[in-house]
Amino acid sequence: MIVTIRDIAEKVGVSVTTVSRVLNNRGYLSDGLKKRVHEAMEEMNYQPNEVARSLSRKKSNILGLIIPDISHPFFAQMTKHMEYYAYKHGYKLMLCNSLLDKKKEKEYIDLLRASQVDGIIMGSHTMSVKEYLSIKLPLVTLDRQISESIPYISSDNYRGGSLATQLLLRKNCNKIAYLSGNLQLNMLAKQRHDAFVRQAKGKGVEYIVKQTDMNGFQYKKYENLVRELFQEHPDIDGVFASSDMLALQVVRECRRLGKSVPDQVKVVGYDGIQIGGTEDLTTIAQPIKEMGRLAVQHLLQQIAGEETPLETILPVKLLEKGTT
Amino acid sequence: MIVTIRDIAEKVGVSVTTVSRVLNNRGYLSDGLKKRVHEAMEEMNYQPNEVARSLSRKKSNILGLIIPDISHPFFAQMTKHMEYYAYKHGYKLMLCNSLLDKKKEKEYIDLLRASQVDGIIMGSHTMSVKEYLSIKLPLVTLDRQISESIPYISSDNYRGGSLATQLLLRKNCNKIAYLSGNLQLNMLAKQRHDAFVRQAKGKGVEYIVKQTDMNGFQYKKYENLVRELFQEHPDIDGVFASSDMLALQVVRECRRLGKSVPDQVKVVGYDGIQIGGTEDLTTIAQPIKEMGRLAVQHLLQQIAGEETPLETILPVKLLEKGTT
DNA sequence: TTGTACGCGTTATCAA
DNA sequence: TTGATAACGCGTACAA
Repeated sequence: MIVTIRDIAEKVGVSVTTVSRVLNNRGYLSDGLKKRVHEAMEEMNYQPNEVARSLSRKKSNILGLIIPDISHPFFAQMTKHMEYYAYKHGYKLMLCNSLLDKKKEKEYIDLLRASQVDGIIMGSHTMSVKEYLSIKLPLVTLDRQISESIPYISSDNYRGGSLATQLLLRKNCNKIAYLSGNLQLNMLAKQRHDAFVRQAKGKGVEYIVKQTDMNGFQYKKYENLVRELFQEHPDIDGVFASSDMLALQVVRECRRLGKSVPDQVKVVGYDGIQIGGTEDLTTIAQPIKEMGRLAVQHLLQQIAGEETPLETILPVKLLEKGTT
Repeated sequence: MIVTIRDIAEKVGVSVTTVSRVLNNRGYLSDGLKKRVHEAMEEMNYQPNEVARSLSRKKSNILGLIIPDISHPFFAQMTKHMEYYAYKHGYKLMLCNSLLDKKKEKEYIDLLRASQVDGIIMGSHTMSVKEYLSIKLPLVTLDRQISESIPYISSDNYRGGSLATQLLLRKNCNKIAYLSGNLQLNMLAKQRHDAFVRQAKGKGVEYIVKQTDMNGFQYKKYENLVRELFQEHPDIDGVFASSDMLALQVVRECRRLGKSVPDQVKVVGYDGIQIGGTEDLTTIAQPIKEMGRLAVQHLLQQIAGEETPLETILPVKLLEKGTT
């Protein structure tokens, strides 16, 4: 039933070593032999067993990817690119949604280790620094600086926050708000907030900061958050939302309230996700593709025992569209 | 460095068999022994090697998931639910984006087989029926009926098409259009088209059918498609789009052209994805969560050697919102 | 250039 | 109740 290297060896009349050599293209082999072995494989429909290989080589060619939620467009888009680069380099991706549940995240880490993955990309960060340090596996984190020893990939959050806020100020907004979703999603995102406050204070303009609680992201909560904002501060004329998803809710609420965007209220989002409805949204675009690519690349470098930069901070870009 | 079952055995002073038994909770074991073994595992920080287990048991507890593109919200959301149910039942998910590339899809199937996955969920269908039949692995397909032997999960496309079209007609549209993205994405989706045509013909109303080519989905193409539609038929007053992403483009184009929705043009989408911008979209909602759940369930049943229904067609629901 | 024999970490089949 | 020992399928020293 199952064709193994041994069956091929018998059929061709050589040893398993030779077959293995052909398979891995190692050592000296006569061309005739190579051909005969390949033919036999073809004929018997042989497929190498990666599990056996992994066990023997102590290398699985699998990467673990832990993110909060694949259904969030930001992660979905980055995951797409990570899968692309992983595949290109002969690696498979094991998808793990933590749902920002500490227990699940921990279980997945153990599971990934037990599965002998060669490395992990951590996009979810609910645990303590100490716990991450104890993972002892090649690791790359997204948007969180855990320690001096774990490389991370992020984009320039502070600059993003500045650009967004400056734009609102330049457009003569008088009362601006910073709206933030879950902070655990992206620990470095706090810098966007800091930049916002600093810019607002610098200009002496009135500003408000508002954020949801920590428990995952449900769009319903976004809706409520936005609704509250305008109830409490009907005179707001500029909003900087820390994600495009949130910004879309702002635009929607304005439409509902009959406030015209951008005339009465200007809206800037964050992320630069490409998805229905964001085409006309002014936003701070993160280089999602490049972040995904580098996350994989730096992980593979670690796996190969090479040096990788500890800190990778990519530039963001202001995309001015119709909401400002 | 690496702690194995053998180390534990030595430490406790029993055989590896016994340790394995404790690990799998099989056979008769004195409580004292169980405890001692567990303590030793704890102490030495032992973690079972799933790769070795897979090899020995001939079971990996990994499911392969092949979809066109995780960055498409429909697949991202369904994947979220599939991961949830897989995890719940002790299975991991290997994520594969085919990008609707026939070669990549085929390579991934081989790769998954080589990786000894226990089963595959196929949401991408670029190959021939014969090729799918030759996979010889537990299989479930999404939205494509491949043969009498491969179970599939879908929702009631024909009814969805009817509901959408009937709604447009009921709202007194006089010239309606059916807009469809890539058909390879969803082979059964043709039924939506059939239903549309039938309803339109039945009412004797003027109708147009328009679709993009087969090469993946780029939102830019959606945009062009929609633009063309309104250029060629400026008098259209009702659009049934075969996906929400497409429908959002229609709404956007209407806004751009100064046509009010729903007054001048009514728009119905398809899928029921939950994402910024779709909250106000009238759509035919597929039971995405349930589809994901059943895909996993039926796959696990096959893996367990149980019978599963060949055909699973779930009901759709018309959600009337602001665009009609 | 090719083969023998052992190891990878675990489970399963016997036997004790 | 417990223990030897042979698989699982492949890679690789070492030998020839």
